[in-house]
Amino acid sequence: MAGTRKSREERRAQILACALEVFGEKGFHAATVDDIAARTGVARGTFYLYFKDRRSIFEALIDDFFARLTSQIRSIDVESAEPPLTQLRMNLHRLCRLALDEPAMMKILLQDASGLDAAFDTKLGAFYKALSVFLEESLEEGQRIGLVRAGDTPLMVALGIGALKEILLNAGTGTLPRSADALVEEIMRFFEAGLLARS
Amino acid sequence: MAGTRKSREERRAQILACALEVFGEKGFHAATVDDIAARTGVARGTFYLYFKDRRSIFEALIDDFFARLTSQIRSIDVESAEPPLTQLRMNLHRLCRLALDEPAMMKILLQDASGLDAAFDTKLGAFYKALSVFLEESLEEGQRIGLVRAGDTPLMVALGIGALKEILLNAGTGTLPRSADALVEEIMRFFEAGLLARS
Amino acid sequence: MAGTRKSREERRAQILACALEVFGEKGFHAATVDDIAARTGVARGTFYLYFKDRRSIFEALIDDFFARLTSQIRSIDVESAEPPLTQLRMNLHRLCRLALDEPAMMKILLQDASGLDAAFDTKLGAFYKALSVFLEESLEEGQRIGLVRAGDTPLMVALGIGALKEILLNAGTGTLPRSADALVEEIMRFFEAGLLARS
Amino acid sequence: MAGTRKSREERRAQILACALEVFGEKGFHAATVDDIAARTGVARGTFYLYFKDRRSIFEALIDDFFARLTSQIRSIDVESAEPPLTQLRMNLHRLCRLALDEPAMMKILLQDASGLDAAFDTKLGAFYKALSVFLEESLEEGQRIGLVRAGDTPLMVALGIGALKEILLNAGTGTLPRSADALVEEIMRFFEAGLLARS
DNA sequence: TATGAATGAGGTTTCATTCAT
DNA sequence: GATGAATGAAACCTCATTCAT
Repeated sequence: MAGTRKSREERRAQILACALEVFGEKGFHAATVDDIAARTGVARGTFYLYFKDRRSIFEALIDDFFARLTSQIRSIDVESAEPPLTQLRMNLHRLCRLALDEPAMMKILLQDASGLDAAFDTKLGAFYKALSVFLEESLEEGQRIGLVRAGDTPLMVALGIGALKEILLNAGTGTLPRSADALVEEIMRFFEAGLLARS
Repeated sequence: MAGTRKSREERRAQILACALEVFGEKGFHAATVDDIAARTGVARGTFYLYFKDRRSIFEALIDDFFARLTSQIRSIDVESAEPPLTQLRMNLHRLCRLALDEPAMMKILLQDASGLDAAFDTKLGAFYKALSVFLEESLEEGQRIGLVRAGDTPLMVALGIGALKEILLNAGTGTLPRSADALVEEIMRFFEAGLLARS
Repeated sequence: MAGTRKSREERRAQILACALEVFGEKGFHAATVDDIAARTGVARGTFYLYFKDRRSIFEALIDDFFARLTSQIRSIDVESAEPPLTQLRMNLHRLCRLALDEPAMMKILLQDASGLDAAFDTKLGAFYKALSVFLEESLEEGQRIGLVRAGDTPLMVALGIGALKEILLNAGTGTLPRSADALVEEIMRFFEAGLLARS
Repeated sequence: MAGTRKSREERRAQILACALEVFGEKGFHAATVDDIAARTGVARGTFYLYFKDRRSIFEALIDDFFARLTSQIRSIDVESAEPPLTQLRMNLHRLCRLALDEPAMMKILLQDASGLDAAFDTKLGAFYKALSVFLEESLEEGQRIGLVRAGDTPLMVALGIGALKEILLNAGTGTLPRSADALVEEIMRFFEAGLLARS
């Protein structure tokens, strides 16, 4: 019934959008192909015309979001006209915008994508590893030029990533500010001064 | 393995311990009742003599760990002989010890326990909510007595919790220090001074 | 491939030819309508403009080949100018030619056509039954005129048919001769003298 | 319901027996796991306690029968007290007995086992190849010692195998004799003298 | 208490066939 | 005629849970 003949691309996008909703609501494991098909208003078989299997639509969502997410991060160029802190602030701003725009995807990426699958874990693990290494090197560089305080860089990176992940995951939720600007300001203050008052 | 008559409590504990291993290795979804029974060296049916269902053993693990975890956190008493920062430091120390002692449980709690089940999510959500509220109030109190810098407390709490969760999750992993002391030192520095050098 | 407007008959023949290839390569069960359409270079729907269903194209192939096969067999006329053995030899020759020309069809007929379908089995069974009866009568006639040795005719027919089927199925394969003449010579020798040396 | 608790081996044997019936009646492709389970009087899931999948029970049947079949064939020892022809006759006798005892298995092996699966085809192909090579060598040896007439051995082997297969497949069917002795006699006559009268 | 055979609901996936364009 | 998107029946297989022994 529902069907109403769509172009291939339209239908694919429609299924992806519905899958995003369903995964967001139920998580990967609880979301069945049936749920996705029903939400889309197509028959079960139709799903398989567009995606090889359940895992693959999840992967498609993640991969796409991942790409958009990483595209928001620009390497900080110490020689640029913009001061490094401004560059950092802009990176954070873009990430917060994304988190506010697509909370469902952010939740899927940050909460569901872990522990699904050996292949997936490898992929995610590789990303975090690469990110960590990159950030550690950045911190070390920052320490050298006096921008970053001294300390155990791997641990500092983990702390920073953890703090950021929590914000990205909960952006727009609960009592957190709804504006990217506000989020960025507070994150920057956290990075600049921690939580405690100057003693 | 099996055999060796056990008291009910011993047997239950034995199954719990094996389940912890299995959940830690495969995650909740991939871990079957069979895996747990086999690891314990008992028959499938025996499992059900000790636990109502698969969910309930997971819940038992989480609940128990949860209790132990929260028991490590002592409310900070401003009037105590110990300075508040020392009290905070001791809290962190106990948490890091726990994370280093039981990485599997920490992983299960922090990674797998989310999105399993409406009931579970509610329970976890309530905990985080309560924790957040408590921490927010603590921060506000801290701000009042000049111990905590000014700022959006919900956001500050989220940043702090995120940073801490990341450490607890990865404690003893990768390039992070293996000692609770080292972890605590760096976390405290992070809370005290952020990441950046004093400008 | 596709395009090039064809007359109905041409298109039908084209699909049949491709189906033959596909069935030959994958067998009836593994060959999907999609495989056939793709090989032909037409859309799936087009297939159904020419054939009622998947079974029917298989049946069309078999029926057609069957007709060609049986048309190669001429009843042996004892009164003809040609000696009966020559007539037999010519029958065999035509069959071997067919097998060498169309190994795929022969494989399909001899290997795949069995056990597909009650209807099909009935049809094939009827053919074999009729063939057997006919051959039994021929053998009996041959026995009467002293051309065929004494023996249990149904069994002798089965032995002969089996031997022949194996050759027709494997003609041009493995280490068997590639020429119809060679095949016929050896088959005739087998019929005339068995395998063993005159004791 | 049905279940009635069996020992593992009993139940396995029971399922195998029912599967044999079902495969014999419907062929591999048409036979569903449900058919087999229903025939056995157990639930679908029970089937999977005993066999990994549908293919594997088929393979188990074939492998077992295959082993029994090949165990009936004894290499012909020219130096033995028994004359070679007697040894051949005894081989044939054992095969015919098997075919009369287990017509369903014979049908499955000879008709269904072909074209199921790449792996299966390989296995069967290897068997036939080995058998052919062995028989060709035997024939050549026979030719050397004057027991077998001259001729193209691969072709002679194919003819002989084909004739035998047809008998084994149809033993006890139609108008063929029901006794192994009668079958063997006629097969031997065929091998010794072909079908035609001495000209 | 312990066992492990049995169950069957629930999910996945394939593909012959239909039908709107 | 031709297309290919859509359908849904039909099989497969897994595993949490029950229950007879």
